[in-house]
Amino acid sequence: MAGVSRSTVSRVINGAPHVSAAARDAVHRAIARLGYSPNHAARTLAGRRANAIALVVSEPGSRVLADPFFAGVLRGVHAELAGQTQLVLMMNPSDDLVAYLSGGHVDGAIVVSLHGEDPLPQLLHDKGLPIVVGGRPLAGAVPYVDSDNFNGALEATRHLVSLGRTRIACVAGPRDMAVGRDRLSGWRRGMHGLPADLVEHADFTPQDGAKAMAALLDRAPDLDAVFVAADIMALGALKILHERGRRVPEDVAVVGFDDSVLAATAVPPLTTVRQDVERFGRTLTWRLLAELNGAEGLPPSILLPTELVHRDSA
Amino acid sequence: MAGVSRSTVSRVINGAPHVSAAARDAVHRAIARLGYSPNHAARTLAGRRANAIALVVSEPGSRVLADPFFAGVLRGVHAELAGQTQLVLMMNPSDDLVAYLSGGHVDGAIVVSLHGEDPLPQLLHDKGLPIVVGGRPLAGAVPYVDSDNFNGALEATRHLVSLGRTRIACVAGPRDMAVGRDRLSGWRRGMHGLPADLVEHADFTPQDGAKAMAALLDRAPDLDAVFVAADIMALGALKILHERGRRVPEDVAVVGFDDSVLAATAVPPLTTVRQDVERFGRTLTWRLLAELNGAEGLPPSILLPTELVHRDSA
DNA sequence: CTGAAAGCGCTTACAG
DNA sequence: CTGAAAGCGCTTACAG
Repeated sequence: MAGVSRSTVSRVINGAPHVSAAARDAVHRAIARLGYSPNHAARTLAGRRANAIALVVSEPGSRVLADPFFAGVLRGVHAELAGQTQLVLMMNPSDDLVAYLSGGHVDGAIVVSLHGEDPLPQLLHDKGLPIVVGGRPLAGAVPYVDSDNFNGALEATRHLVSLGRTRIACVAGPRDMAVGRDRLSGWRRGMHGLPADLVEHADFTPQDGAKAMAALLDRAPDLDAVFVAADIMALGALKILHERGRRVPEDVAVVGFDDSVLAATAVPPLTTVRQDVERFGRTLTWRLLAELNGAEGLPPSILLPTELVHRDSA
Repeated sequence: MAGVSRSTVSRVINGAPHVSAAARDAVHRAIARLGYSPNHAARTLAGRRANAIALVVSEPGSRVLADPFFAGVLRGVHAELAGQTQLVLMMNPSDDLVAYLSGGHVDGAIVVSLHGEDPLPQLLHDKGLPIVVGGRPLAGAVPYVDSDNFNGALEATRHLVSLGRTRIACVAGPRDMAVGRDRLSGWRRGMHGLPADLVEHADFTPQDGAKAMAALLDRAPDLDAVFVAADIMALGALKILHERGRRVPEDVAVVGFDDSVLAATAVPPLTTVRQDVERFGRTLTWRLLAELNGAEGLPPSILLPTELVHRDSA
């Protein structure tokens, strides 16, 4: 229909050089009139790229999916992809996964929600598959993107100290994730001088946050502040504080983390640490695509800034 | 390596009949020794199936993604797929979308979060692409799966009536979605006899829920109960009730909808209507795959039961 | 029961 | 700047 060969159409579609403006226009017109869109399987088979990247959610129960954090990241990933590349979702890390991923079905992978010293990212990396991990992995030397959890937690804790609080507790995240460890480290650093003994670990759920808060109150009825390493856990903590008759912030000041959609409507509205989760997803994807496009000198890791948001709870 | 032709290998891999046991064994042995796995793109190109389905999120801002509902559905979809079929995520409904989807790149599509009288599902259906819509579409005659929103809301409202409440308000969902309309209809039905004038529409966010609750209290300071058509809005409503000195449930009884992870940790814990979102996703996928596999006499629509969960707020 | 051959719809050297 | 031709790795009639 454009009056040119298949080769020329291919060049136009792939933005290759050495195509006359006339040919280019004719092809574009024909594409528009035909509503043509290239066959994905054929491109993949003929070319050497799969034109797809995998988003691997490395969590047995896929619990992350219920997390607004993941939703925001997904939105960012998709936005950055801009329709150029397919996004294939993989949620059940299995034995076949490594074979599948390194079998040329995808050009690269974003791996999120890694627990413990999961060997998966290093394994994929060793097989030559470009990957980027969302959240600092505890094992392996692979590229990653993460929020600056340490400094966010540090700032949150310093804020509590600046309020004159002295018995400051911490509801920390899981021990087997960097996000848990780094926010805890930030709290410890912010406590300099004050006794940093009031720590309870919890999973990122309201239920676990409640349990941890209850344990802390049992251990130290005189605590006057708490840094909770995730808003979703802070909801549970607020509930326990309310049940036990502690006024927030008068008796106990509370700072969360994430600035999730829940923070502003908590009772009282939650002072928290904002991280831009959509930007997280965009950065993850940008880093991977840059590598796929052969960019040189890319940073091995990227830390995204966080920011304290002042509301009523502290 | 197996000493047979490509054709025979293909037959063995695809479980076709008319292959001798000897040939079959030889092929299996060779596959194991070589660690062979078929090339997805080649299969797709040669066969007539794409071995992939699309999950289309038809929402301009992709706000749904932040919703635990969507997360649960996604989990269900993935579970039901069981690794057999690729899941391709599409989030920016554009002009190209119809061309892409009906261009043979996917075997079928699941469409969720439809607003208003979106012509998309009917368009795809007319082009011959098997599709299933998540949540009753307001326009078009296409297969869908939905929660039984009407009966869930009905039961919630009857519960409030059975408590002796007489001034029962409703924070309804968006007017342009069936989920908003059906829950409102259920409330109206449950109010039989009582004046059903206290309605405010809101988007599924805590902020909007708060705004609607405030408006209702302004209109009817004497209201003694409220059915809020989503837990995420109920959080905002609870906040306003608390700010205005209304005790829950003593002064105002509250029932939500969804039984999201937030309901149990709300203050007070929220009585709500449970819908099994993972099952929602599984059913959606089952229905689509059944059609792809040529099942006959499939139900055009499937309604999933809901259930009232009693907690403290009503 | 089995194999030779065509073909799925592209990309990519290669030759002009 | 452009086109003819080979080939990506499978499936599927077709013929034996």
